[in-house]
Amino acid sequence: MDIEKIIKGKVIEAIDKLYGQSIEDKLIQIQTTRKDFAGDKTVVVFPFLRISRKSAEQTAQELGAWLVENLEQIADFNVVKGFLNLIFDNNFWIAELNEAVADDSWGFKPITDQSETVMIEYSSPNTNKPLHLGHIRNNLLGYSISEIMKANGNKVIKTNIVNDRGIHICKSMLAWQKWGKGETPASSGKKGDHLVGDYYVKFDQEYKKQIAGLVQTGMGEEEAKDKAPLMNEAREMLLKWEANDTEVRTLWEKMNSWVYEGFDQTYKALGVDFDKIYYESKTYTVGRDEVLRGLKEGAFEQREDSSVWANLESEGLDQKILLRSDGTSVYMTQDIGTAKLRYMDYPIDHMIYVVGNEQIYHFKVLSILLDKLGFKWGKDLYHFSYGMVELPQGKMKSREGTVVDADDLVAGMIEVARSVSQELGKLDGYSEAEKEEIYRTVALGALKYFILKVDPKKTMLFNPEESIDFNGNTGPFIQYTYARIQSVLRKASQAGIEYPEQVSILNLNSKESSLIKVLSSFPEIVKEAGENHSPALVANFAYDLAKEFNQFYHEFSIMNEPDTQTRYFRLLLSQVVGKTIKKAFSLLGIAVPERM
RNA sequence: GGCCCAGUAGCUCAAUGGAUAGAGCAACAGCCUUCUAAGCUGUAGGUUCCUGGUUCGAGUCCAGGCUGGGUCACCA
Repeated sequence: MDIEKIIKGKVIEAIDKLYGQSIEDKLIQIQTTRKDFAGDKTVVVFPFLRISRKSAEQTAQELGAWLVENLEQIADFNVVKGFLNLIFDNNFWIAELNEAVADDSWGFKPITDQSETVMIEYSSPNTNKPLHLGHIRNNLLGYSISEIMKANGNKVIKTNIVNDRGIHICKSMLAWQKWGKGETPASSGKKGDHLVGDYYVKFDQEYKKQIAGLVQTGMGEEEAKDKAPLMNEAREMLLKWEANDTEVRTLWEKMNSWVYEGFDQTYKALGVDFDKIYYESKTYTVGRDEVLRGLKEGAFEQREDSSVWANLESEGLDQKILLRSDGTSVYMTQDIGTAKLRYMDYPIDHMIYVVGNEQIYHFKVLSILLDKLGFKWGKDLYHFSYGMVELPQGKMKSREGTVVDADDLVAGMIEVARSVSQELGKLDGYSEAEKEEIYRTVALGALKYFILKVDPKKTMLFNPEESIDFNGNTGPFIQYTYARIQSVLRKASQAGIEYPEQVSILNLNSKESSLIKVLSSFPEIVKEAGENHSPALVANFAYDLAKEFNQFYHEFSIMNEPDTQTRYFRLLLSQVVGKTIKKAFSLLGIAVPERM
């Protein structure tokens, strides 16, 4: 039941009856009444003053009186300036609660044959280094927005594009050949992605030594960077790779497979997954073909050195290279190829790229290029850009060793969850396996919530010490609320209290109705989160609900409530709050523990 | 320099053009015979970067400025 719609209709009727004029639908503003005022929904009357030709207060009074008379759900009203606060009948809130109990889908749109297909690309790692904190924000946002889009009735295909080719991979391979002595993940005990990443670092160290050596002989720095033997070897290797050299390809496949095993572990730990993975090694040639087609059709131009360019000056942008003078692909070319393959593979209605905001320009260009190439979906691809994650000491820089590694971070969070739990003696009496499970759930809840509660668009600060805080506006606080609700329900069941699935009591106190008020806004929040691509809305809703419930929980007894009807009501209310927290958290990819 | 984004309590973050700008952390003062104290209650903390404009109403929209970040590669 959409109460706002009903009120709107009645307001139109009221204006007609009271002032003899019809009014446009969009002039009527209805909002949830702010917490510090009495009331449930508020009608803003300022837009009606021109019609009523009376003061704001008087107009609101007349309108309020009419609505109480003519709308059964409204019990009372009050007026503050131009704001008409409507107070709902208790039965309305009871009905809302009963509806929420009965409806497991929460009124979300079901996925049908007519649903739109949305492909969401996220993660997009390079195979030469392990995932870090920036990837974590990407992965969590990508996964969460996928779940939110699904809840809004879309068919979602989660996809990942792995950058598995290029000079950077050759650097790792070369270093492994030179200094690896046959080391493997099994022999070294390292995770595959970390092992390969270490050789990437090794290459860089040795490369820098060579540059320094050349500079000492009097060579300029730029020239030294270009002439260093290691760099030449890496380039040669890339050429061999492109020429399908068996030895290079075999090594490449071996090392990449190590990396994928490592990534899989990290993805699993984070709880994210994909329906389809693309590899740039398989898409870049498609991109090259598309660019050549565009060249033939006159969309692009070729220069004397035979490089291919797109001139975007008429769009207010500059010129963009698409194929190098040696005919090889650049980043943009690969994205064109990947896009084409995807649209051949799936009936995609919308494409969402979850990629950092430093690439806004790139996706603006990609959109125009796809459009120029005649792809009808090029124009409205959506770049879901998110802000960078900074540390208290500033930006993460791999060269300065300030990068926060994803695996280390998760392991560290679990450690803290363990020691805090032990200190509080929370889990005494549970088995080791159960304890470990809860530590993990809590640790990941803390990490995920900390990142997802922030507006994705904004640059955010990640303070490791604060992120592992379990008090206040945090994941564990909300999980804790859920666990307590489960505890109450368990106790009730043990005591043999069987409450009905529908309740009816006549009087609600203000905390109870305000709790239902927060609850019933959930579907609207999810819809908005989908439209604005913002898991943060869902996260902050979950916190509001949990906070509201905690206050309620402390103020009122549930198990010891003498009045049976009221006890049934409170048990049912607790159950629905628990269900809603669980559902909200599942949209964020966060698990809830039954006890903690 | 051109373009893009941000600036809100000491710190981290909220606030579909609406009312007295809200939470958490940190600080201070309380609450464990009572359904889980990873909790609850209270105190203190603000010229929403500045200057104008739009209107019944601006943290939010517009213009200009200040500060910070991003981007403008034959890197990805």
